Amino acid sequence: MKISSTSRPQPSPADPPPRQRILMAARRLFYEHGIRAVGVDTIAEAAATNKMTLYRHFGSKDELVAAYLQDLADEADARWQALEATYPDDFASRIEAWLEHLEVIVNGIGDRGCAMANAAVELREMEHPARRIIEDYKFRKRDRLVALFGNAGYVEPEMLADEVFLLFEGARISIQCCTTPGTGPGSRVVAMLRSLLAKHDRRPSDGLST
Amino acid sequence: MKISSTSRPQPSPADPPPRQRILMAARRLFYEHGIRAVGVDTIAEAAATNKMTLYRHFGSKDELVAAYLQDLADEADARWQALEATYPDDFASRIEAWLEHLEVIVNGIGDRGCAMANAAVELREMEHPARRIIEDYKFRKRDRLVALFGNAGYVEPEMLADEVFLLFEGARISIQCCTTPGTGPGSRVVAMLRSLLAKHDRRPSDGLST
DNA sequence: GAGGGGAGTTACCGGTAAGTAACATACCGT
DNA sequence: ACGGTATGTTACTTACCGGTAACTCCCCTC
Repeated sequence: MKISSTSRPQPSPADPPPRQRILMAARRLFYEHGIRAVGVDTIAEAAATNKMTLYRHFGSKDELVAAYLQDLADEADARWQALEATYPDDFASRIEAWLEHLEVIVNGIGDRGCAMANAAVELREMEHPARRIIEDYKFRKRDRLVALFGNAGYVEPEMLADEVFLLFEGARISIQCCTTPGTGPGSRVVAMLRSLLAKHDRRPSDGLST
Repeated sequence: MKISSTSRPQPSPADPPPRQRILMAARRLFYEHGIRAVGVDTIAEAAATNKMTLYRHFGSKDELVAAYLQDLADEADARWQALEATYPDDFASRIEAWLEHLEVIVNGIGDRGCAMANAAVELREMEHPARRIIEDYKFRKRDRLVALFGNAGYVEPEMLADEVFLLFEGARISIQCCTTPGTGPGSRVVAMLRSLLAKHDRRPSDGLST
């Protein structure tokens, strides 16, 4: 695929340094068009730099891909920690805030699914440096859900977390298959999650939160 | 990626005709390594034929991809119809047989997820001939589930079908992210589906089936 | 102002991709 | 035997891709 290059953007001194520009461009292009569909030259051009600089910062395209995914994972981890800091003891509100975050993701037009999952589909070689990052991130995500639901007083938190995890993963992949917005089964996933949580059993002795 | 070509297989007169051999090779290679990772030459060689014959049967690689996916969709439709024919009125048994089929898919070692969903991730151009096939298939699949659950007496069959649909889609994509077999949340999806169906409300007036 | 490092520029390499042209061969019904 | 059709073979074009070399420029620091 040819990604249209309107006019070469000029880097100004106020701009972030090249490494950051490259990562920003890679994030946008990899996510939008797919990893295999975007060449390093396209990324360098979009980052207002050139291939040599790219290769001086990242030894190979594969390492750039790994850095791109690690960046996303770090940001997601930071978001989760911010959520924990905002509601340190109120687990119900933390869940609610998380659900609202999911709603934004799913309802966003032009959502292209989970970048991690997409990368796992595109990069099937087991030796690829990205695979470790993807796997670690998904397990971390699942463990966080288990802990959150456990703290929130749900019984069988592992079971519940897996169900929530799979529903959301399914929604994000499904949106890419049923592209007409709002029509696919994925668009109602947050409502489904709410009703699932409402129906799930909780420890009764728990004090009312907040 | 270089797909190892051990030794050029010779087509024998008893072999299926080239078009079918090409489709079989494409299915195996596309599914195993990904669509973008496999070139037409590799497919032709694996099919014990050559690129020219491939291009005489399929006008382009994109059309070959579309034919590959249409083939899969047709077979899945046929499998579903066979299920309907086997249990024409016993919807509970039909569900049970379907669940057992899912179990085989998910527990199969080296499962690479849903070929349709993977293709949707790899082929993001909206004009690609494969997109219509993918979208049609997924909607058909969802509608079949709605009808089946409705016939089986479940209340809110749309809601239930969407939940089942998303759980399974999530499981198949999740298996690709959590490659260590049996560890990820996807490996227990069929048990989750069973408990989901058991918990879901059903029309009480329905006669006991079989 | 000399030096050095990070960044930009240009040109290039080898490999592989999709797709095509021209030709040769095998099969098959008549 | 004939002619058409499907197939096989080789070679080619065009384009892109990941990656590298050699060189220049600019800015910061000592």
